[in-house]
Amino acid sequence: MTETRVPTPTLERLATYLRVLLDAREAGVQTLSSRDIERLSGISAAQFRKDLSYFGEFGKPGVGYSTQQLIECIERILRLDREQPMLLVGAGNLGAALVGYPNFRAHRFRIAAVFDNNFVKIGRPFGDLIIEDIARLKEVNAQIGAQIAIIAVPANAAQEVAEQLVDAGIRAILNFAPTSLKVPPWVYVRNVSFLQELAVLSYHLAQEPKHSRDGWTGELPSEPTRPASLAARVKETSDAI
Amino acid sequence: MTETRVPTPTLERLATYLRVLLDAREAGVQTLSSRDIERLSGISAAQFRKDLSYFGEFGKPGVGYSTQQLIECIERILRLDREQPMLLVGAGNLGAALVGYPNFRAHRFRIAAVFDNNFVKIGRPFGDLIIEDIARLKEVNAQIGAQIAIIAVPANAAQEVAEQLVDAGIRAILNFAPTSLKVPPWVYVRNVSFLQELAVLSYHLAQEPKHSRDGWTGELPSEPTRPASLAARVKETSDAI
DNA sequence: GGCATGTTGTGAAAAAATTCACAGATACCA
DNA sequence: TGGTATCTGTGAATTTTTTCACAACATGCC
Ligand SMILES: NC(=O)c1ccc[n+]([C@@H]2O[C@H](COP(=O)([O-])OP(=O)(O)OC[C@H]3O[C@@H](n4cnc5c(N)ncnc54)[C@H](O)[C@@H]3O)[C@@H](O)[C@H]2O)c1
Ligand SMILES: NC(=O)c1ccc[n+]([C@@H]2O[C@H](COP(=O)([O-])OP(=O)(O)OC[C@H]3O[C@@H](n4cnc5c(N)ncnc54)[C@H](O)[C@@H]3O)[C@@H](O)[C@H]2O)c1
Repeated sequence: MTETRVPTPTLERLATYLRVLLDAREAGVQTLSSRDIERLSGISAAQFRKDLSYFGEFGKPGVGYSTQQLIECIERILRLDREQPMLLVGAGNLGAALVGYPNFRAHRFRIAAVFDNNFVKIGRPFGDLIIEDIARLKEVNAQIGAQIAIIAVPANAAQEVAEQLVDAGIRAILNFAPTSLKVPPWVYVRNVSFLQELAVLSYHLAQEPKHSRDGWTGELPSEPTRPASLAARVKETSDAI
Repeated sequence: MTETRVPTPTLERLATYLRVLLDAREAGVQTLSSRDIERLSGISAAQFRKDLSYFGEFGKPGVGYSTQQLIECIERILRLDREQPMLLVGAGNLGAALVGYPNFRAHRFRIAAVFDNNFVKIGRPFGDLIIEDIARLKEVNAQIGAQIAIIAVPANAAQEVAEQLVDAGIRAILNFAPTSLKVPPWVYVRNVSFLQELAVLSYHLAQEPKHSRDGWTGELPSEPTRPASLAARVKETSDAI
């Protein structure tokens, strides 16, 4: 393991590799090569190997990677090897989808408490939880000890909520509100913006269709007509988990 | 306007600039400098100017940018200057949040139809819409003419749905399912993965807190102690819309 | 063992993205 | 009018990220 900082794109891809590996394990696959990963994830084999090289050596030349072993390594790197309680703020439409999202558990994330400031909602059930008063945030988290929080309140309330979260000891925030949060340097924030994603899609509609429909068979060419073309295309569809 | 391809990060930031500009217009601000944008968005002034330079010249030296004018330009670039119907597939938890999301309208996106394959759900109301049978996808979109679709079905159904969407004439897909879609080259896909975001947050919890708590006042220094520090920190919180 | 095949890990090269730094434009003021 | 302050747009420098390409290793087969 080197001393170099790990690029953020690498961290993002790690989560994708993990998804692919979990699927493979489910399917009973014991071993995968970097080219298998490329086929399954759309991320190039070289990229995969380089990404892993930031953390150590996990494969065997001539063989590939042990599915089980690599899963364990990536989970350790990403800190997914332990139960992680999270706080959710905002018991609205989006919050409802989030508390009902079963996939969190597969990575040992767990929404441990939900907060709102609407008196009508406080005390009501929300998924498996009871909606708590946002005023009790610090108090409740003293019990839970969550370090991660999700902000799902309207944009104009997000900054205030962020400050309360920081005060309650939160060190990482997933922000769904369309606003740029100002937080102290020890708090890490990631923003999710559906509108941003849609805007990028929209832009591409405006562009000349670089690719014609000719020759599309539904198959990805194993012997690409133009090597760069496959890489470029697949790249765009590759960073899900 | 040059012939260069526009970097994807630039497109993503454009949406953030637009949000900031809309807020400013709302507040009655007529003119903004690139440093104002930096303060409001967390994206550096130089980055902002460079980003715009891919599309032309929009500012006046010594003055800044006309809020109204720049909004119009960015909307045109991002193709947000017209009504855009979208198809939503998957009338589940996430779909419910999406149909109820009012902010889409601010950028002239509109969910024009919702599809599901669950007989119990088909025909029921869903937001302002009635859930349609996925089998009628092509037929319905012949009327609507949507080019953008949102996939909110379980991962194991996503590829099949993507193919149906392509067949129905969709050219851009926002995919919430945790899987890598294979689509023809003329279709542009963006993936949104909450788990990926959480994984990156989780990784950062594991890291040494580079920053100590000393000196944090809750105020962003207007006359930064160390200019680079502010930029670096704010950067992490900067790409919402 | 010797050889063919397949795969990793990684420096080096290339490409992409960001930041710098400054010429030149604009406004304002006395 | 000239002087000062402010701000844009952009080539160039720098930094970051991706891709290439190959030595070194593993396996299986004869
Ligand atoms: N609904 C979506 O699909 C969607 C998509 C992308 C982004 N978002 C964003 O997510 C956020 C939430 O969206 P939503 O659709 O769930 O909104 P919503 O109005 O349904 O829910 C917001 C909830 O936050 C609560 N709230 C408001 N101020 C609060 C405060 N200070 N403290 C605690 N709780 C507070 C409200 O009482 C409400 O229950 C918004 O910022 C929205 O822009 C939503
Ligand atoms: N709920 C969340 O907060 C959340 C967060 C991130 C990602 N996701 C992802 O979004 C997707 C949907 O999540 P959800 O929570 O809404 O799930 P859900 O089970 O509540 O809803 C899925 C819907 O898709 C429908 N469906 C299944 N197969 C279909 C098909 N072939 N054609 C048309 N419709 C079909 C189902 O009938 C159901 O109504 C999943 O892939 C999930 O992983 C959800």
